[in-house]
Amino acid sequence: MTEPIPAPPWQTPKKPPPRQPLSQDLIVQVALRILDAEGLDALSMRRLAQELETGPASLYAHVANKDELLDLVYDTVLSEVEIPVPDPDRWPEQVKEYLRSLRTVFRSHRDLARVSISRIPLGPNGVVGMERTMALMRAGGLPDDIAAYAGDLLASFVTTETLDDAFPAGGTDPATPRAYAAQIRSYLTSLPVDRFPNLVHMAGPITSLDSERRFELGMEIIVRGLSTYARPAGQDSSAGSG
Amino acid sequence: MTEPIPAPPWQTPKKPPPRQPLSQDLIVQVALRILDAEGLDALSMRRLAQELETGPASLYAHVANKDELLDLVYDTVLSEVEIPVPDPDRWPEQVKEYLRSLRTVFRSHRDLARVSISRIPLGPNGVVGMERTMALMRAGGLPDDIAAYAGDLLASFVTTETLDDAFPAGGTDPATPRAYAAQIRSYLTSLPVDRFPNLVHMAGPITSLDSERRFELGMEIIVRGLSTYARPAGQDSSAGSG
DNA sequence: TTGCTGTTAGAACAGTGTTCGTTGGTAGAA
DNA sequence: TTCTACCAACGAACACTGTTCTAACAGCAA
Repeated sequence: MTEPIPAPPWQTPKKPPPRQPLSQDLIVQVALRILDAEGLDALSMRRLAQELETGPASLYAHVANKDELLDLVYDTVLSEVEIPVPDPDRWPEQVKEYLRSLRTVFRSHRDLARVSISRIPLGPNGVVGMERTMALMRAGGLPDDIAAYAGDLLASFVTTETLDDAFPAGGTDPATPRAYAAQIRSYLTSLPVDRFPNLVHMAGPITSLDSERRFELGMEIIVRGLSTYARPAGQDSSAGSG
Repeated sequence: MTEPIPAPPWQTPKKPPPRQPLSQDLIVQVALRILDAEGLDALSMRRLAQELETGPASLYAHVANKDELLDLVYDTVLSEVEIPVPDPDRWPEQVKEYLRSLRTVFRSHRDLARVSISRIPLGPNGVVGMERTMALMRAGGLPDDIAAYAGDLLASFVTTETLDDAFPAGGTDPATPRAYAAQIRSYLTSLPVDRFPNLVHMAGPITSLDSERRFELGMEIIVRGLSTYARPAGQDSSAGSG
């Protein structure tokens, strides 16, 4: 192997980029990697460009702006959500399976909940997810307007419930949130009992629920509420379910 | 009235600030005014300092950082929320009254929902609000752990439901969100029916609910779900309710 | 008067998203 | 083959952001 001859100095040393050429897919993929590893605050256009061995301006040829980039990242991740094919006999369980899958995905990508806020998933994966979600909602015998809103309500629920679970992927030590809970608990119990009887009394229940039990409880509450709107099984108002 | 004599130029024209002296209260008050008028994105430390006729560095003598400032703004606004004194006979109605008040406050201060995200209201007004909320929850006969979580769940619900109602205070024209809804609706109906039967069928219901009806519906769903946990009235587990 | 403490503020730091203007390579037309 | 569009690439810069450093200053206790 002979060393490549150094370019003569009077000839501008134009280095043809030997790296993988830029593309929207590649940009989105690397952005997601940064998000997972270091969180949303670390995901700047400069940081992303650096990871791709280019300048920030180059990204704008493939992505309109950062907001669109986050749209794309969000949609990409939505492909990981598993939504059961409806089986009316198992409706409440299936809704919960869907929500648990959504939660798992949201928790396995750092800050994804923050990214998802006020973003309507209309990308290719998002639309497929919506279709399946609507199928599932309708399988429960919910009237159309209730079913439509239920999809939003449930997704919002998962978002807010995972917002503060800032764990990076994998089981991190549960010490930090627990210490924070203990701090709040001691604050609540330190309040004057005469003015805050309920807070003092409830300091325990307020701070003792961990993320997973909160989630399971919230799910159960909403599903029970939705069930009260279900018509008796049988009369379906057309439109297939797959 | 004699004009004040201009300071001689060889004497450094030190202008003693004739304006209202800085204080945390004043800073928070002006910050809230900017938030209401121009939204969260317009609320920068420089903008705030300018409004107070000073430099951004001066603010940091009264406020640790922007995050603490937003904590203070949030707590200030929470004083406007009206929480009914519990009357067990009217429990579901009272919960709704509380939530409607919360919604009104969130909507009457631009971007307040965004500010409130992942902020636990532990300021003076926030704690009083929590106390009253807990009193209300317990009056419904909910077990302690359910009552504790219900407070969070309901507040989160109002937050997410008001996140996109970016109306400035007062009844603004409802044209913008309605146009956006129409846009989404036409997109959904344009999808291929064979692959998206449910989305096409549901395009109407999905896009026809306005903010208020969504809110009323969501409230009803959650309250119904919570009611299923209520113990039969009578056995209270101590601790006063005011 | 002398310190001292805490407020005021200009300047600056390190970062942000985005745009401008210029390159350079290449695909298509002549 | 030659010329010409076109467009990705990208250094530099713009207008910001939150925050800190530093020095000067005011009010007040000793």
